[in-house]
Amino acid sequence: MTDRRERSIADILELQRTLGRAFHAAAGPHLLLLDLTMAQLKTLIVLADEGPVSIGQVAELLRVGLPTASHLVDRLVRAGLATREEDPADRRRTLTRLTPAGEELVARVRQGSQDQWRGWLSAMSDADLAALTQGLQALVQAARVGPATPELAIAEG
Amino acid sequence: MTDRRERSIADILELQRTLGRAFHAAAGPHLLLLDLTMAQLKTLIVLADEGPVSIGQVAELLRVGLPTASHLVDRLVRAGLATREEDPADRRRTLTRLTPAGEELVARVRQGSQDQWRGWLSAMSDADLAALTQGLQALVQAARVGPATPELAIAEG
DNA sequence: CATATCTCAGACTAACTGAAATAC
DNA sequence: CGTATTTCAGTTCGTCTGAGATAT
Repeated sequence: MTDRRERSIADILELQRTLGRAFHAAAGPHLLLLDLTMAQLKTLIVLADEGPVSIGQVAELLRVGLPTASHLVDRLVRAGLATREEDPADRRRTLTRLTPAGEELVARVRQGSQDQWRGWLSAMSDADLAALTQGLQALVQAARVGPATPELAIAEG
Repeated sequence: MTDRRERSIADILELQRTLGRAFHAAAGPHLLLLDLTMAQLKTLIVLADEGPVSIGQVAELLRVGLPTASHLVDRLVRAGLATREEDPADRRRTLTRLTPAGEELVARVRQGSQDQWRGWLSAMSDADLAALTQGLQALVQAARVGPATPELAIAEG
């Protein structure tokens, strides 16, 4: 790797830290207003990242017992952040997934509101917008390849 | 605003959502392993965003009583995430600030690990790196100028 | 009968408050 | 004396578990 690339990468890491603080000028208040317990937030995160899951999977991912997992999901359902539905393949199972409200809440806690971003982007020049698009597309591609990709381990059969 | 710009912005918002999910492939596990209560995490966030603050300020920002604020800071200090020091200007006051461990924890919860980012960036071409740098610099500038503040109520109890 | 989930009863802990104590 | 913080006593609520009920 050239010095030039290393400097570029260091620059971006610095930009990323700066952006992180800026995000949180937006996302921080959201987190502070959030009226969920940590166990409920973790459940929300699991549902957001693992898609529709059974109670047993929630219990395993959070490392808690079945009754606790059932209870935590129940609280999210009551809050309108998740829904329960029968697993059509095995009607003993209950599949839980986030509602749109739940999805949006996770997105806001993670990255701040979309309106906030839209405001920032609107202030940018056409050239900067184009550059950001190119750079982010490449970054997304790199992020897609880099981490382990369960989508590629196909269960075809 | 032209259609072209609007489409660009919509593209970036979509990229941002995708990136958010990718970040969380890195940051999510950190959050799930986090052994703090929500009140403690909120206190950590306040300390990260507002710099060294007095107990009274913590109480005001979190909208809790003085004893509660004192107690929450105490738990972070015991966890090695924050320190207390006398305010040299008024020795009745206690100023609390994050330790390096506390700063790093907040950074990880917010954006995932720096190593993760470095790996992604290393996989990008020179041209994409340059574009990302330009785009992020402009975004940081826009975020610095216009920190609009959305006001939204969230969730249940 | 085995499995998946839910209900119930109870233990434990953190959050929070007001009142009083301490330090400046 | 007034202000900032801590300590104390006590209430409330969420988490978590094991045992048992219910449904597939």
